[in-house]
Amino acid sequence: MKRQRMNDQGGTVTIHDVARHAGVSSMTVSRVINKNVNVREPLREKVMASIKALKYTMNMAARSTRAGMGGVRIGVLYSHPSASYLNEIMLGGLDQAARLGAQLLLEKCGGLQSQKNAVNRLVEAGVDGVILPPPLCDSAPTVQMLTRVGIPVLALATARPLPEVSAVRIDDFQGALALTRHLIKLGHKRIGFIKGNPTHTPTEVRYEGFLKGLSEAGIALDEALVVQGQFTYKSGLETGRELLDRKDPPTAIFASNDDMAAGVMAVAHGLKISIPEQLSVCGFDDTPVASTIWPQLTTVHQPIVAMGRSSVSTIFERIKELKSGEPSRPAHQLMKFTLMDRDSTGPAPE
Amino acid sequence: MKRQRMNDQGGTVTIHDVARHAGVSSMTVSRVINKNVNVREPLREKVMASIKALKYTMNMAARSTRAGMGGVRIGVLYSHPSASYLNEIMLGGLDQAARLGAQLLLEKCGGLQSQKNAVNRLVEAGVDGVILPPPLCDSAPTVQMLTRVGIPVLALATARPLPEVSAVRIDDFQGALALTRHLIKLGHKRIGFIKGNPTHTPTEVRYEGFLKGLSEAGIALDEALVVQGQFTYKSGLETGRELLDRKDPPTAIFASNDDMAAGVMAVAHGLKISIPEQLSVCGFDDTPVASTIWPQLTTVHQPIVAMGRSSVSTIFERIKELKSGEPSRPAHQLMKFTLMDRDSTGPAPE
DNA sequence: CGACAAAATGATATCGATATCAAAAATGCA
DNA sequence: TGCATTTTTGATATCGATATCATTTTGTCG
Repeated sequence: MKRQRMNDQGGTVTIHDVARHAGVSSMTVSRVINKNVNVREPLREKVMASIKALKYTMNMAARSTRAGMGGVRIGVLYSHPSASYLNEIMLGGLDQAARLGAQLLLEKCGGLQSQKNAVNRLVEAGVDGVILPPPLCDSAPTVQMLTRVGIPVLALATARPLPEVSAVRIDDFQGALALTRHLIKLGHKRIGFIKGNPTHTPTEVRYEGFLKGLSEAGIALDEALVVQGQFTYKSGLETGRELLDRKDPPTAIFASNDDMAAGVMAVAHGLKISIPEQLSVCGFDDTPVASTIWPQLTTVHQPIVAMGRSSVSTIFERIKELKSGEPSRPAHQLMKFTLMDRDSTGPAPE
Repeated sequence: MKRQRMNDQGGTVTIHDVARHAGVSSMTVSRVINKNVNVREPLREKVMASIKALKYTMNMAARSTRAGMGGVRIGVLYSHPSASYLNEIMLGGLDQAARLGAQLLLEKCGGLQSQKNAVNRLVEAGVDGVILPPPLCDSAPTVQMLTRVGIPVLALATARPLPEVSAVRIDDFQGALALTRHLIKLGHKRIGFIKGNPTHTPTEVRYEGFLKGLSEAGIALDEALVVQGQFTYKSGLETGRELLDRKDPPTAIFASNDDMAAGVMAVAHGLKISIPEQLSVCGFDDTPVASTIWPQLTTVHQPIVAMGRSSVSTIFERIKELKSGEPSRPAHQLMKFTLMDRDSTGPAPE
């Protein structure tokens, strides 16, 4: 009458196994795991020892089953499938969703009518909250459609969050400022700037950061060195050629994102302008392309994976508040950026 | 004596709600959801209708709790953090892991000693199986260390799987062949080929596919047009310049991956060689860079996200087999590739 | 020292889905 | 038609973790 369980076959260690091993109840183990204060030190230590001894790790699925928030559905509505960017968001998002036992629903849309349809599909699917990656994070109509039906919205990586939405972002202004200071410190005075797509909020904010960097160093802005890009590689090629074909080209080019910077570098390679000896180039975002190209790109790292994670946590919290009837205010979170000083920037030439 | 549940507040719809609505037992609903055959048509329809009416979706966490496989831990051991590639793998992997209620543990390593340590860490953490993305998928020592302690291994995107491991991959030979045929069909006869890093198994297999394409079209191989790259952008720059600086340059260049193709295109841009009018370029893998650059790259699409998903499923199955005491044989899965005919290839010039 | 409040610990019920076995209905066959 | 067999459906127990409430232990103070 053997009644072997998976447990007996060297399988998963549960909280109960730990409890037995430590000679306590499973509740005590649960409390230790969750850092609940009401456990005395000797017991806590005994439990911790058993956890280590048995190599216990928690079964998240079971936790979220009991926690009751298991059914939470979070929509992610995106329009431009910039593959790598979205991937990183989803990477963090899925990871966190798994931890919380929530479900992520991906929905794609194009124009405005298509946005309406996509929102309807999400509402139909019964989502409890929606995350909007760029550029949709700044779309007032989309936000309104969602808030009107009482669905909380989170704007991811917007530079100027709308008042009624939660947001997870970095400080684009400070990022651009740091990058500009970096170039100036290297001795650059003629710095070209490639603006991004004017419909995205970071475009303007990054430009303002650049201007601030110039002004605080007492460098006058040469408007001829500021050109309009679109955040695309192609626009980087075009504006890069425009800047480098000048009689008096800049010694450094600040592109508002990495794709455009990669375009600039392709042009420079073609003109046999060596980087960084003759020209410094920097980008923004630290997308995969930044470390793919050669020389690797100096840029501002956005912790996109972490931002994806944080977005899910944040909207999850708001959903929880709403479900428990509490009034819920939009939450804002500012993540830290990092200046990645790589090989595409160097001292200004004589 | 109110005893409100989250359910009552417009929250989650459970299988029981559906059952009540349809006037059946929850087991029947479960069977319908899981496409179990033993449900008669009228009942199935009634249940399906209720599911739609109540907008039911399953709580995955609860499923995997009961399924008992909730505690499965799968390690992902990688060495070269090729950001975007790994991201896509993890994207699919996490998604599938969430579905199965499994846990993914990421572990990074460098040299051989570091591999040993990483393997030890994973074993310490009690993983039940390990996924090896490239290039570790071909590392015999790593595979041996794991199989010796009875941990099943899955090689992801290897071209020649070791006999004792499971594998998820595409047919690199057929992919390269398809791409070569495509170029030949466009009228190209002088085709440059850039090999990849010789320590990676796909390198040779892709080259063989290329050779097959030439020979079946009756084109003699010009060894002067075959150069050695390293799968890096930089090696694409260097070998690209080498090929294009010749007196009689090729009309098309087949780079063994996208990064190198991007390097070639950067050189071409610099030499003002227009693509695809004067030169066709193609890559392999369809990484994000392929659709970032301009013109967009013709390449072979590897369904990496799906492969990540499939890897988790496959190793999960093997783990299940092992845990239930069944003998378990390595499983191999061949995914379909897609020829992405984009703008970097065109008819051969006169 | 004893009574009472506060803290620590345990017992039990529960989350949502499914495995398992039992009961009911449908089917086959003589 | 009647009985055996198969298919369909339902009742109940269970997965692992936690909320809740009961119980035990500890601490405090008159």
